[in-house]
Amino acid sequence: MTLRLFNTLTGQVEPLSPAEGGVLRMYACGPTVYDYGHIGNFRTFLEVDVLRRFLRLIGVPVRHVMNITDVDDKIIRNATAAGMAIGAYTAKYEQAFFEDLEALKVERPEVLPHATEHIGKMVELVQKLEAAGAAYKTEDGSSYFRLSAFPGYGKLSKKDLSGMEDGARVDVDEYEKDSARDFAVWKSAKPGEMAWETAIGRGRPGWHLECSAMSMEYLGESFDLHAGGEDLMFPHHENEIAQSETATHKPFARHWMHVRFLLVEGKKMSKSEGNFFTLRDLLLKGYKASAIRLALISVPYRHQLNFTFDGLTEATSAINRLRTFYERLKSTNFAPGENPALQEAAKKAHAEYMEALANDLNTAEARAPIFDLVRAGNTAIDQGQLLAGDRDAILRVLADFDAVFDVIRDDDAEPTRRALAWAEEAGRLEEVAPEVRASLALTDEAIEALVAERTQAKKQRNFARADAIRNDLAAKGVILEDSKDGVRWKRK
RNA sequence: GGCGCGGUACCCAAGUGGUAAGGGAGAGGUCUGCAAAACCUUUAUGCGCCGGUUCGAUCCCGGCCCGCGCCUCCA
Repeated sequence: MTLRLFNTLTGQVEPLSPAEGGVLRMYACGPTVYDYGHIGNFRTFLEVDVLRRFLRLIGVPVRHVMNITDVDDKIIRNATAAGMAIGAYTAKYEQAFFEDLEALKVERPEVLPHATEHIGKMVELVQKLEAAGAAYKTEDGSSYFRLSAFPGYGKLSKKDLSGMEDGARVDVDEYEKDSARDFAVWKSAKPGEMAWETAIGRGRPGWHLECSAMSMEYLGESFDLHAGGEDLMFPHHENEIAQSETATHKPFARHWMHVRFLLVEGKKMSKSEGNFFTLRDLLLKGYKASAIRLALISVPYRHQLNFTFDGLTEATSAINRLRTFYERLKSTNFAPGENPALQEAAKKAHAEYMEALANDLNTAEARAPIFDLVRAGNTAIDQGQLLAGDRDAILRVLADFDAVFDVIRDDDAEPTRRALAWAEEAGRLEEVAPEVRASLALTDEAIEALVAERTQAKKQRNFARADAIRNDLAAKGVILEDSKDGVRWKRK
């Protein structure tokens, strides 16, 4: 099976496969670690995660590189404001970033290079560009890429800059540039700023340079796929292409994937709108990491996603449905054998699921056959028609579903617990939803004990006591379900 | 202004030139000590509006209305 993925460069859905060596080499723009990540950031990383997981599912090995940008203007500004050393500041937010990715079950890329550890490589690139006459130095020691040196400029974002007037408005800072659109590949350091002493002077790399340098370092001068948020298409990716292809005379990335921005409650997320949320904000409100993950990936990456609290609640219900079914399959004893109708249903669901994802990662479409199979399975169990061989077949389908979606396996307690500990440390405990605290205060053992006590009470037909226990647990976010095979409980 | 995306049931959201997936929510029912879960039935003669092409359009073309994104080192 081959993944057909929209390619921004060509505007077409095209097969994506490794150009050489059997390993798919991909680069995804990573975070600038200057603050806690928000859900918009995570949508992009989550969609790239869906991509790499699906590739693995269809047997395509991936070498995935994601940069950590640990030097830039915002970092310098924020670290200074916080009175922290740059390194300590970025380390803090980098660690937070990885904790958040783990909470959302985003897999780690194979290579995670830091911008500050590749200054030498970037300096080389600048020298190459300068030698080729594609970059020029200004009086203050900065170096700019000359756009006119790259005729293909605009091919990714479909911009035609040829008709644009230069210099209509030029920042004072940039008066030395030959053309207003020329961009910095090297910035000379102002006094007191973070800077490196290098062969091309004292300064720091331009924003776009790190991605060119590090992608080529770990993937080669040409590679298979480059991904990122839609805002990066221009100018960031366009500039990467310009400087990379000018330096190497080779095509940079063959395939480009851009993830659309999300809206929050119908509006662009912004702090001033009051609809700006970090992952931690949502965990403290009591939403589960799995629900956040599912809500963020259920709308295909090329569509605008309207992220809402209703949507999170809905995702929570959908996950409960899947988990309840999964547990039912696992905990029920089935007679040996196979039911041809169910075997067929499992096969069909799997085929449709895979095909939907192969079709430009259509996650919304991919969900449907899985839920169809859940219904068919539940119905068969109710009617005593599901056999052990069917259970195994369905579990295999669910495993492939979770290989990409990863929401059935319940690892939700830990991220919430960690967010709570973080809130305590950060003095934000008052933001924590009461039921979150109540639920986490109850250990599994305590719940089991109460469940056992209730079962005893029921045996003695002491329903008042049994119901009291159930209600008490419910108030603490624990749901009980009686079944023929015993009592199941779960945290809401 | 330039480039682009979208308007499908109460909400979210797929989709196809031949008659509307899935999830959530609601209503009724089965089961249950009661719940929960599960299952069954039910909720778009209809897919923004108006034309056109076609045997036939939600899906193709044109126009219009509405919403949104990018064009600013915001993923």
